[in-house]
Amino acid sequence: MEDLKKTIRSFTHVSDSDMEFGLQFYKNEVYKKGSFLIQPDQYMYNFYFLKQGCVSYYTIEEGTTRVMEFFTEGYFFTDLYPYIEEIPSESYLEALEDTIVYAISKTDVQKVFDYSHALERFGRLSMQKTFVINFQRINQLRNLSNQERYLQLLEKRPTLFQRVPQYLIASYLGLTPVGLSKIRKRLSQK
Amino acid sequence: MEDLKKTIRSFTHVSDSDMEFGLQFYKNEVYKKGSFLIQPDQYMYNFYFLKQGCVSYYTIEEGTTRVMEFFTEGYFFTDLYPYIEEIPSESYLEALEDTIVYAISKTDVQKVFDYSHALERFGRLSMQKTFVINFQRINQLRNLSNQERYLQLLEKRPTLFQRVPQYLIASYLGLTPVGLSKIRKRLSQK
DNA sequence: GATATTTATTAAACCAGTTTAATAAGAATC
DNA sequence: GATTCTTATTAAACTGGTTTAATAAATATC
Repeated sequence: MEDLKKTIRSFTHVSDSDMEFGLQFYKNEVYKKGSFLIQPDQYMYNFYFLKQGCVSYYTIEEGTTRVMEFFTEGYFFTDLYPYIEEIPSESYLEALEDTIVYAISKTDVQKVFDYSHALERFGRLSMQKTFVINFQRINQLRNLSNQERYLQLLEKRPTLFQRVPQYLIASYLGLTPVGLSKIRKRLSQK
Repeated sequence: MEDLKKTIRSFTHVSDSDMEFGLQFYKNEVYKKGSFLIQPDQYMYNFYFLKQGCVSYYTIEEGTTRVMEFFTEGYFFTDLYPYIEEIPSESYLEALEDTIVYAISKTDVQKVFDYSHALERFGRLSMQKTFVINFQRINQLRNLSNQERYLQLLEKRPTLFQRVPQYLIASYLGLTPVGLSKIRKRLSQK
């Protein structure tokens, strides 16, 4: 779990003993391509760190798949709202590739934060970081054209386009496969 | 500062002595309507709790005002990214009404979190809450039509429409004043 | 209370997306 | 290797916004 340790320490200093205490609760989980970490009506008990693979986080509303996020190596994630509120999920977390995650249960997270102030600080800072990322995403959604958002994704997460089918990327960008195809055509004509 | 105390305790238990330690750093600040808590190129040293009034958080890009958020009574806010990274702001925080905030400096926040594990927990949980709110907003932006988002805002923050001019609400919803006017007309014809 | 300024609506032309449907290309399966 | 299923592109008609400009209504100022 060196990668997890490293990622945690990129946020704040954590002593070896605190780190050891925290890491003992993480369990290795393997998901085959096409299998689900969660589906609607299930409860989300875990917080995850993605070690290897790719997970899409989406809902299906009125028959339409809406991709909210693609999680790849180094991401912390869960289905946060159901996780916090302890209510059934309305979403899917599906492995788009064979995927390895480190999972820690909510009760164990609580134990860790009670035990270690430094790790609670890590919790706050990582939450803060995702807050900033989300906020930038909101502004991007409102200020940029679809074409600009496509180009930005291409620049920031280029490997995604090799790993994920285009219609899911279209969904992530908030448009239809037809719409994305048009944008790509328009760009290639320049 | 009873309202601030109450809001903090709505997140997690905080002992009287920790609370007292934390609150001593908050300063009362008053902003006249039309004045700024921050403008581009300034640094953001404070974290705020809005006691009374209304503050709009916006950028001006290529001559166009883009409202990112309206903060009203009970909101915690700052210009988070410049605050974290200690870089100059690119945004405005403008009092749309005479406004009272409680302000705490970043260095004092650090002192408080170092002193009190419980208050750091509050910090994490409040960050987590805004994370959830932002996430819901992202999904709203992507899944709902402009008309639906207008109706939702009308339902969730009805008083905003009495406090804030319509063209700023249009901007917040990501459309032009003309566009919002059309939506309103369409709705009134039913 | 008349005048100037700001804010909201309406109209017309335009455009970037949508939906539906057909086609083409690629990948998986027998 | 032929067939089936999945994914991506293209076309055509449509739609909900945009921009620009004119007008109307509301608000502030002298």
